Amino acid sequence: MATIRDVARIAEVSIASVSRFINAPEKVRQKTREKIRTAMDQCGYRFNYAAKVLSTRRTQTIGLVIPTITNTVFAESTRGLQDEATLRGYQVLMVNADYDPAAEGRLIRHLLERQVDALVMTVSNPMGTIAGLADAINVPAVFLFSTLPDAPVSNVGINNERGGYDATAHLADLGHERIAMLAGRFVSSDRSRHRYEGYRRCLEERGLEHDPALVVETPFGLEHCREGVARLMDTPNPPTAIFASNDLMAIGAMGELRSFGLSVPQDISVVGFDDVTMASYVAPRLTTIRQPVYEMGRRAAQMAIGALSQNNGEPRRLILDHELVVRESTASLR
Amino acid sequence: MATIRDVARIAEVSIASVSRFINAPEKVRQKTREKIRTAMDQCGYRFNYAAKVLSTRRTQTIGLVIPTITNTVFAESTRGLQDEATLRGYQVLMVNADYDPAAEGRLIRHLLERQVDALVMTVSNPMGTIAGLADAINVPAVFLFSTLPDAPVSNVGINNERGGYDATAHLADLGHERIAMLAGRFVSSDRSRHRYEGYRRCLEERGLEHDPALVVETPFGLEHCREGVARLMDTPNPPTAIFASNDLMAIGAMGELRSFGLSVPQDISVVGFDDVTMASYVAPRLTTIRQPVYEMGRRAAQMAIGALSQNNGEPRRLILDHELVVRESTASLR
DNA sequence: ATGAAAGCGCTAACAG
DNA sequence: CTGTTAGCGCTTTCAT
Repeated sequence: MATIRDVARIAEVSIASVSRFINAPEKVRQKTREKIRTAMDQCGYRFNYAAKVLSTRRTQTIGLVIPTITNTVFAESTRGLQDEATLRGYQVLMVNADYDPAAEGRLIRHLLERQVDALVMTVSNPMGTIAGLADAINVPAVFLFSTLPDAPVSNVGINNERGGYDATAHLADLGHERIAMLAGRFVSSDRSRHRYEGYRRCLEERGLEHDPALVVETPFGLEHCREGVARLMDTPNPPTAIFASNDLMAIGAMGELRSFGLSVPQDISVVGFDDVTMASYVAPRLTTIRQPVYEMGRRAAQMAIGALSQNNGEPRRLILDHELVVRESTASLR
Repeated sequence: MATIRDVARIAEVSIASVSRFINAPEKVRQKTREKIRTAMDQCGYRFNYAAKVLSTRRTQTIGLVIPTITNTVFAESTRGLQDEATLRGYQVLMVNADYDPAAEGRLIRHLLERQVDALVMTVSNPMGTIAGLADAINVPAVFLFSTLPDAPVSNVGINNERGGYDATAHLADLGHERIAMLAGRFVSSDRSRHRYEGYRRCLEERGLEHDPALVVETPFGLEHCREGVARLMDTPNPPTAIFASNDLMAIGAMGELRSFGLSVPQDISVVGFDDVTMASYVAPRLTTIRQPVYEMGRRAAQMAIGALSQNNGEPRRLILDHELVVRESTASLR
């Protein structure tokens, strides 16, 4: 493999000039530029990124940890993050943990070894992660999707508790009293737990009974809804409405409900969370809580990169607005 | 940041021992191991990956280029790739090109600069990419999803032409004669073009008229189906069936069709391609051509890593079986 | 089992 | 505008 040394020798200049040519062509005379360019072509030079990193101790990349690659919310937020990062001259190195706390730790360590300049992550339990991160306190971190009351680390997202409340309230407003929650495992998502807390608060405020049989936790993912829905519906007194932790699960639930011979929303209402693009394409179109995910991704990148320049350690916290989007999957209780 | 030098000094051993401890602990005496371990904790040592790469000229990572992060087929194939890579001690560095040929070039170059050991990619035009890759011929490359008759580069996928044929034939078998194709832009996907070719061949073999008005190309992505479907349906003699390039577009089309007041499959049949998980959850459940995507990802990783060890330059080609999955979105022509 | 020493390919003063 | 030089943190012979 050719190095700048080879190029320099062929072009009959110094390696410093070659380096300048690569990083700031304007700093080298036109004539020299051409000599270098031809030399590069001649020996098939390829830049070695690792050498640069080693030398500068900067990677210009931000590490991103997401819980899964199969839920498109994370695709959307990643786009926002990526767009903003690109704009500012950063790359993003993405890894997914499959909702596995152990994997999260490994991956974060790995990203750190790769010298990412900053970390953006959506993890099972941010507070726990923070502890494990203590020694890496010198790389700016921001939690995405989770908003934490008083975490010592920056975070951006919506108020999930309120989101859960609003979803449930919508159902209650429609006259539903037996409202179930199909929840993604709390241990693998604090967002899910916060949404559940909002659900609980709403039931209480409305004076609705909280039947534990109406709350089922399942792993995240479309394919895990079957059993959850079955457990909910195979009871003497099934719910008339289901609030799902996210749109993926809501869509999964609607699919299962049909297998049970139930129509949404005639027989049972369903509300999701996220408002992924797919939500407005499925039949019936899904009522859901919209998170401004693209924007969230952008903001996360801004915060991460921002923290890099102004090195005051002040964690920032950004709570964006969510919004109930009423579509066709919810209806008044007959 | 602490380095192995710091660790060595504190532990009172040589840096070589520290390095050995990191890479092959069994090569260092128990006693020394412990000294090193405590020294590491004491100074908060963190491994520097870039230095290793620079020194070994190996990253143990395979670069992956995908066209988009929002279509879950690529999420599934990536999982397969990742699982296999992990198994063999490799990481994967994923980038997405948003179906933009220019971005593909940039990203591939970027991956190469990052010294990936091998490349797995799904690009707009593999043959074109190969040309641009000529100088990087020393890193093994494999194309994923595209299967190329006689490319000088390994590839794994299904026979897309036959897939397109089978999808169309299913529709023809149901009595449809005006079969449209909602195709992802050919310039951004050779898979889409190959599927189209299968569609054409089927029409010809069945003696069905090929009406150019029945083929619309749109950008990939759920949100781009509106105009395509409108163009198809706002005609004097609209199709009675639509074959979409992929499930995402098929689902998008079904959504739009409903806006037109049409029922699938009563008024119009729809068949997709890929069999993403979502396909069996939407209503009506989608008839589609299944690709073994997870397996494809695994095989791609195997081929890439395999090529690394046995350095005979022989490109390999692997064509897996696809399968028509008939569900609810297609029906006989009334 | 351990250590000394020579790089890996680039950047960044500094000097000219 | 260009060149010299000393690293960046790790691996890897080659000795011992």
